[in-house]
Amino acid sequence: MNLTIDLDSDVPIYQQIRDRIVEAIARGEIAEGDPLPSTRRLAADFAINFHTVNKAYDLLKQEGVIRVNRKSGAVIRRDPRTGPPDPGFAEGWEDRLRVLLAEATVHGLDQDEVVRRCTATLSGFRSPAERVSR
Amino acid sequence: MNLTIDLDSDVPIYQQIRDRIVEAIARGEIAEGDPLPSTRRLAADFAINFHTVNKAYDLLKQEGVIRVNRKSGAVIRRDPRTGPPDPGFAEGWEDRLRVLLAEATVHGLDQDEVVRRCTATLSGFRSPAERVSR
Amino acid sequence: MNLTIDLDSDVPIYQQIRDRIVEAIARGEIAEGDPLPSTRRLAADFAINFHTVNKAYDLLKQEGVIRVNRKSGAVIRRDPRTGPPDPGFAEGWEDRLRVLLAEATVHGLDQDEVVRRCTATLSGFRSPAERVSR
Amino acid sequence: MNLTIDLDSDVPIYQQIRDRIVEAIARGEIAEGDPLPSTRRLAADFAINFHTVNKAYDLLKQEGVIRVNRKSGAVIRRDPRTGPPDPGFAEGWEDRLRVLLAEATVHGLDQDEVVRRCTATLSGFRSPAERVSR
DNA sequence: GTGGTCTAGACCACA
DNA sequence: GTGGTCTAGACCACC
Repeated sequence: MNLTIDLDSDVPIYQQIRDRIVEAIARGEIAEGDPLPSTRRLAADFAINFHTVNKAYDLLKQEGVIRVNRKSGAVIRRDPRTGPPDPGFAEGWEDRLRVLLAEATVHGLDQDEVVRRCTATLSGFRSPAERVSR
Repeated sequence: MNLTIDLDSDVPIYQQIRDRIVEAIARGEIAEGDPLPSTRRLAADFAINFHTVNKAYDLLKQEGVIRVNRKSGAVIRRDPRTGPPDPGFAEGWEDRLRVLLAEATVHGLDQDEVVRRCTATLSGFRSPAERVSR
Repeated sequence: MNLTIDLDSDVPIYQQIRDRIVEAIARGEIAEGDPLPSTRRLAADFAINFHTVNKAYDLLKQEGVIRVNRKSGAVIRRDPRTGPPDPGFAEGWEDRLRVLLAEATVHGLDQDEVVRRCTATLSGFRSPAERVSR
Repeated sequence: MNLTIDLDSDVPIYQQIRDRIVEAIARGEIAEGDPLPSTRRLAADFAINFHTVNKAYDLLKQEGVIRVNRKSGAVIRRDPRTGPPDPGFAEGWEDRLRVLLAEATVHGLDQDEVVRRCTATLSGFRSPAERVSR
């Protein structure tokens, strides 16, 4: 797993860590049960405060993406096979999607182009079904 | 134009205002040249401070979405028909799209379902081509 | 004399009128004694309030560029031949020049390029000496 | 870095702050990566409100001159060496240059004198090339 | 009437 | 410690 963050971005660092991990899971680079680096280790790699990493892990835990074990550290928890999509997840997600697509429209991106980019991005991810068959 | 904002959201109010306006433009409810409510008026409607609306309009102005005329207030500026998509717009946008789609994947949304929601949302918008033919 | 103003610019209209007139004088299109259009006429041409034109003329009068005659309206007053540069003009002007050149430098314009653009712009103007010989 | 502002000027304070910082960068007094004083600190130094400094920094950020880091505050971002001049920068800049030079002409400044002052001012700045060789 | 500027003070998020 | 957000109220510039 190779995470890169931008200390100068206006996206909070803890958010970037969380985003990168979510992306890595989506790409199938880490899967259920796989361990995440320890907070101190990750903090040292990025030369940031380990509290920041902690906050990212907290966020992931709260989102149900990882579970934190006292001895084995953080491991990926959710496997999409285990059931239907999270209830309550869709609302906020759709809101953000709507804003994002509206922006693209307003800035002149053609609808076909938008859909193309969506599918292109998704093709880099593993859908739940694919993961089962792997 | 009927904007609704949520004062209790963790999304900054000025950002919500900006998002709602971008969506309204994408839906074609307001078009090039249409005036936006005055900052003080909108602030009164939402029962918020006019500086907050000011910040939202500033953001939109900076994004090239509106222009502010001393006498007639803010009016919609950009019409996606008038040219190619904004150069430099796609970068940050794709990053956000990737994160959003990764989240959906991790939370178990099927890829087809994701694409379906994207197209459904887009169908509520007016693509540049449609606007020409209207 | 063909003035064009942009009602949507963030530069105040009265300032634009003043700027365009100053430029026209610099280019030699209007010279000492030449009359300016009446405020009401100019206001009608631009479809703006005549008070705005009034303000522009006031500014020009205050700067010593025109004189206003009750019956013949506004006429160009200053002829650079009549003497040395205005005392007191240079200070504010140099300040603005310094800021403008600093901006160019910071945004990566080469010094030679900057000088080239200055001379190119000046070549479109008539220096005082040239005006004498015309 | 020694900034001076004039509270009685008709130039907005936030604009003056922005101008002084741009000049300081042009002179090479502050360079890429150098930190700017914190908004509240600078505000205290000038005995003004920190929001005013905030606005100046916002403007600089928007112009791409600085970047704002959550922890270390604002630092100079752009180094003109790193690439060609900003595309799209020249337009508004040339307009302002034209007005400024027209004023000089109208007020009787000789063209040679104008060029002399431009080059004199520029000689106080570090051109991109000079910075490389330093 | 409109937006723009500045002040003042509060609270929160980030690191 | 830093910047970001929101509120509140004043005054000014423009049209």
